[in-house]
Amino acid sequence: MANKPVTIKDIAEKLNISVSTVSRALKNNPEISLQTREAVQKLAKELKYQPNPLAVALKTQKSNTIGVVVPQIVSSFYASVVKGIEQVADEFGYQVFVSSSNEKMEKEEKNVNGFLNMRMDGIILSLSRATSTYDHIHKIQDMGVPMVLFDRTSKELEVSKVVADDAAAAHAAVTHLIEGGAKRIAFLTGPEYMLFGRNRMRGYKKALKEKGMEIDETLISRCDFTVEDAKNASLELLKRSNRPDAFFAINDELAIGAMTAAKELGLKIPDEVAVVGFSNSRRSRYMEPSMSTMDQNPKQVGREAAKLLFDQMEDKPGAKDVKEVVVHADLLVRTSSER
Amino acid sequence: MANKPVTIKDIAEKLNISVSTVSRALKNNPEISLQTREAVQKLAKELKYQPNPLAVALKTQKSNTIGVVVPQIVSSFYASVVKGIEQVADEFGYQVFVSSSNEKMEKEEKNVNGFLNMRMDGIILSLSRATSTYDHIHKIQDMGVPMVLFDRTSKELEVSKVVADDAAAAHAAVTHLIEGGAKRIAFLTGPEYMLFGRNRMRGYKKALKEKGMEIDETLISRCDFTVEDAKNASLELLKRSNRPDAFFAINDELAIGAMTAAKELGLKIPDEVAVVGFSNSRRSRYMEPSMSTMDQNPKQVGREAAKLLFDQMEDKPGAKDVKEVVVHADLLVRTSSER
DNA sequence: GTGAAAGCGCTAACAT
DNA sequence: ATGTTAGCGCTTTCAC
Repeated sequence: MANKPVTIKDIAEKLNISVSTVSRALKNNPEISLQTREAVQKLAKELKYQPNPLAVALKTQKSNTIGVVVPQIVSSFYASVVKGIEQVADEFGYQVFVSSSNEKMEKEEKNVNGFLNMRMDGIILSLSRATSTYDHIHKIQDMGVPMVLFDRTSKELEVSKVVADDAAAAHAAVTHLIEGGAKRIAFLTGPEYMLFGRNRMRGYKKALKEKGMEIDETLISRCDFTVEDAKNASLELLKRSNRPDAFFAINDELAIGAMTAAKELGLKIPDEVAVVGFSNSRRSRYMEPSMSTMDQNPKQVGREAAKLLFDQMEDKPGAKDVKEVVVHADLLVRTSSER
Repeated sequence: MANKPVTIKDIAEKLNISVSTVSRALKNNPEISLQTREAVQKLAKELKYQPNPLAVALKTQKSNTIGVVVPQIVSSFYASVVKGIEQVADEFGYQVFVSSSNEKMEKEEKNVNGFLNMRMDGIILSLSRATSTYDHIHKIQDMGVPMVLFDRTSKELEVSKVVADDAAAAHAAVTHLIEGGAKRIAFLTGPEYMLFGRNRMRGYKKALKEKGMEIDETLISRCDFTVEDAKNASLELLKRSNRPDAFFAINDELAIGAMTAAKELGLKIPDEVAVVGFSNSRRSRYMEPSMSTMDQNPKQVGREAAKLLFDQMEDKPGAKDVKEVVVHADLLVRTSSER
C-alpha cells in the first residue's frame, strides 16, 4: 500500500541519466537522441509515470487549469454551459474546475479568491444575483488573469462577455406564434427585476408591432417562477371571455404552468391554445410534444466563452480587446405529428 | 496591471529577515519574538500576502483539498450531498473540488486520475451507473489515498461507505400510509435494475406484512422515471373498479405522476387518494402541500461521508477500518392545513 | 546529445 | 530568537 508516485528522478536513476535529459526526452525534444528518448518514454509508460502538476505549475507559473464560477450548479442551463466550456478546454489541454456561488456574492468572492490562489490560468464567470460590488472582479484583472463573463454580466465591467440575445429570441418565438395564426398572445413573465424578462418583453412587443398587432397589456401576466403560480395566472387569462389563443412564457416553469392550465380546461394544444416556452432543461421532459420551445443553446454559450478566454490566454493579437459575443437561441418547432 | 503575487521572500526582504523567520512568524510560531511576529503579520496584511498553495502542497505533500466525484451534477440529491461535504470540509479547513462523471465510467476514471494527479488528500465518490470495473478505485487505495463511497456503492469494494437505508425509509412511509387509514397502497417503481427500487420494494412489502395486509402484486406498477409514464400507470390503476386509495412512489417524478393522475380524475388528495413520494429536490415545488414525502437527508449523507474521510485522513486509531454508516430518511408529513 | 545548476515558493531540520 | 540549508518535482539556461 501507499505506492509512492514515480518521479522524473526515479526514471533518471534507473536509466543512469540526468533528470534534465529525462525531462527533455519526455517532451520529445529533438536534441535528445532518439535512442534515449525511446528508452525514457518506454520506462515512463511501464512505471506509469505521471508528471506532478503542482511542480510543473510552480515552475512554469501556469497551471493549465481554468476555473468557472456559476451562480448555481443545480441548473441545467449552467450545467450545459459548463459542458461547452469543458469541450473546448479539453481541446486545448486544460482542466476545468467548477464552483458555485449559490447566488451569494460572498461565496462568489471566495471562489474567485480560491481560483486566483490556485493560480488558475483563466476564469469564466457568471455573476451571482447578489453581486453588487466588483472588487473581486477587478482583482482578477489587476492580476492580469484572463477572464470572460457570461449570461449574467454587467455593463459596468470592461470585460469580454458572451450573452444571449433575449429580445431577439423572444421576437422569433412570438413571430412564430403569429405566423402560426395566433391572434391574442399572452406573455407570461417573472419578477420585474429579472433583466432577461425585460429583454424578452421587448422582443415580444416588437414582434407584435411588426405584424401590426396591438399590444394588449391585459395579456401580460407577471408571476413567480413556479408551475403553480403560472397555472393560476394562466387559468385566469383563459377564463376570460376574450381568452388568449397562445402563450409565450419566458421559462420552463411558466410554460408548463400555462400548458397545465390549458389542459385542465380541456383546451386542445396547440390547436386551441399554442404555447411556446424557453428551455435549456431536462425538465423539458415535462413538456408536451406539441409545445415548441426556444433552445437557449447553453452549450454554445460555454464554447464561445471558452474560446474567448483561450484567445486571451494565447496572447493573440487583439485578444486583450474587450469583446462581446451574442449567442442566438434556436426555435425548436414541434408538431403533434412528430411523436 | 499584472500584479505579481507577493511571496514570503518579498516580506523577508522588506523586513531584512530570513524567509524561514517569515514562514514561522506567519504561523504564529512562539519561537519567534512577538515583535517580529507582529511586524511580519502586519506587513503581510498590507501586502495582501497569500500563500501559494502549490508550493505548500509540493513541499508538505498535502494539498488540503479533497475531491468529490458524483454521477451527475444536475441532481439536487448530489448537489445537497456536496453541500454537506463542503460544510464539514470547511470546518477542517479543506477545499473541495467537485466533478461529474455524467454516468460514464470513462469520465469517472478521468476525474479520479485528475484528482490523484492533483494530489488531493482524499476522495469521496459515488459510482456512475456505467461503472463495471474498479481499477481506478483500487488505484486510489494503492496510492494510500483516503476514500469514502456514498449512495452508489458496491459490495465488492472494501471501502468505507455511507448509504441510505432505502428499505427502512420505504417501510416508514408505507407504515405512515397504513396508519393514515390506507387499505390498498399502490407501489410505483422504476426499472428493475435500480437497486434502491428493489430495496424500497422490500420495505413496502415488509410494512404491509407487519400490519397483516396482503400483498397485491397488481398494485405494484413499474414504469420509467418520467411524470408522463407515471401518470399513465397511475391512471390505469385508478380506473380499476378496485382502485388503490394510496400511492407510494419511489421518486419525485413518479409521485408527481400519481398526483397528476388523481387530480385528473377529480379525486381528492389526500382524502380519496394519499400519495407519499421520496424527495430531495427543488422539484418538490411541483408537489402539492398535501403530499407527504420522505426526505432523503442528502446533506447528512454528505456530512457523514466527509466525517468518515477526515477520520481516515487524521489517522485516528481504527480510522482505516472499513466503516459503513447508514443515513435515515425523514418522513415529512404535510397536512393540507399547513399551507 | 547530455549534464550541472539554479530556482519556482514554501517548510523544516539543523545549526547558531 | 533567527538564519542556513536542503529539498518537494519539475523546467530551463548554460556549459561541455
